[in-house]
Amino acid sequence: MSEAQVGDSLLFLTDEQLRQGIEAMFFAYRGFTAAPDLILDGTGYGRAHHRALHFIARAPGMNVNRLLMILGVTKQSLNRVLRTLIADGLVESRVGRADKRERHLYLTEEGAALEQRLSDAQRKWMRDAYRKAGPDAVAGFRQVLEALMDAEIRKSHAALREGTP
Amino acid sequence: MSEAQVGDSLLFLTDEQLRQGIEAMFFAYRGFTAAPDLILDGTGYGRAHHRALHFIARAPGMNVNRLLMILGVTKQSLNRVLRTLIADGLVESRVGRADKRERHLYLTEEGAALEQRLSDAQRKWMRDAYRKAGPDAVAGFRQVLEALMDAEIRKSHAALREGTP
DNA sequence: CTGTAATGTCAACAAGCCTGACTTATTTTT
DNA sequence: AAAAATAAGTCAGGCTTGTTGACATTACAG
Repeated sequence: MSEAQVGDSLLFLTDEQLRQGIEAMFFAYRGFTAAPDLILDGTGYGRAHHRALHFIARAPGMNVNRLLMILGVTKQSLNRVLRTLIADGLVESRVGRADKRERHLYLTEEGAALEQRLSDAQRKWMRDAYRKAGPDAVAGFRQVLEALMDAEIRKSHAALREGTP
Repeated sequence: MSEAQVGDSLLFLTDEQLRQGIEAMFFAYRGFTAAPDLILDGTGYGRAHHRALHFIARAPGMNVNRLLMILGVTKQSLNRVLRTLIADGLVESRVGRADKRERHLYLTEEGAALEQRLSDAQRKWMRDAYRKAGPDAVAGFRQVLEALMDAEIRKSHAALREGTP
C-alpha cells in the first residue's frame, strides 16, 4: 500500500490499480470473444475451431506442428478440431512437398467464408474500441499486451508477423 | 517494429493491424493466466475457483446473485465451485441480516491466504508488464480495455468499483 | 394463505482440454 | 542398410467448466 510514491511514475502501480487492470482484462476478454461466439453458436463449432481457422487463414500452408505450438494445446486436442473441419470441407490438408510427413493446412472457400464472418465480427469490435480510445491509447494497449505475453509466446507472435519462422 | 506512425491516426486501423491486436489479446490472455494456473495446479482447484475467490476477496459480503452476474455463468455452475470452496473451508456463507434468503460470501483465513498467493502472482505479472510498458502505455491500455467491454459487462465492473450496486 | 423471489440441489450432458500408449509414414543418423 | 528420430494421426479414459431441466427450501409480500 504505502509503497513510497516517489512522484516518479510509480504512483500508478498500487495494488488497487493492478487489480483494476486484472479485472479489466478479464471483462474485456469476455467482450472480445462474445461476437464470434454468437456466430459460432449457430454452426456447431466452438472457440477451438475459430482459433484454428484464424491461424490457418493467417498463415496458409502452415503445418500441424507449428499450429500446435501457436495454440499451445496437445495434438490430440487439435486433431479432434481439425478432423471435423477437414471432414466438413472447411480445411484442406496437403502432404508436404519437401517433407512428405508434414501436412500443410489451407482453408477451402467455405472455410475462408466462415473465417471471414468470424474475423469481421471480431475486427469490428476491435475497431470500435480502437476508435473510442484513440491512436495513442492503442499504441499503449499494444505495448502492454506485448509485455503481458511470456517470452515463448512472444516468439510465436513474432513469427506470425514475419513471413516464415 | 515499423508501427506506421504517419500521424494520420486512421492508418492504424487496417485489417492487418486489427488482426495483430486480436492475436496480441489472445496471447496476452494466456500469459496473464499462466502464473495463477501454475499455483492452482497443486491445489485441485481451477480457474473458476480463482475467479470466485478473487471477487469475494474484492467485495466481501457479496451475495451469490451478484457474484453470478459478475462472473456471467449459471448458478449451477457457480454452485459447484462454491460448494467445494465452502466444504474445504476457504469460503464462508452467512445468511443475510436484512434478507435471510440471501447468502453473503466471505473468505476464511485459509481462503484469504490462497487468494493472496494467486493475486500476488498475477499482480507481479501485471506489474512487470506495466513497468516494461511505462505509464503512458498503461493509460492507453486501460482505455482500450474499457472500450472492449460491452455495456453490460462494464456495469459489473463499475459496480465493483463502487460500494453497492 | 398464496404467489413470487432467492437460493440450493440433483441429474444428465457437451465442449474442450489433458495424459498415456500406440501406429504409420517418412526422414535422418549411424 | 539398419536404427533412431520426427510428423501426424488415433484410441481410451479422465478432468474442469460450462450448459439445461426439474425440483426443494426458505422467506418475503400481498
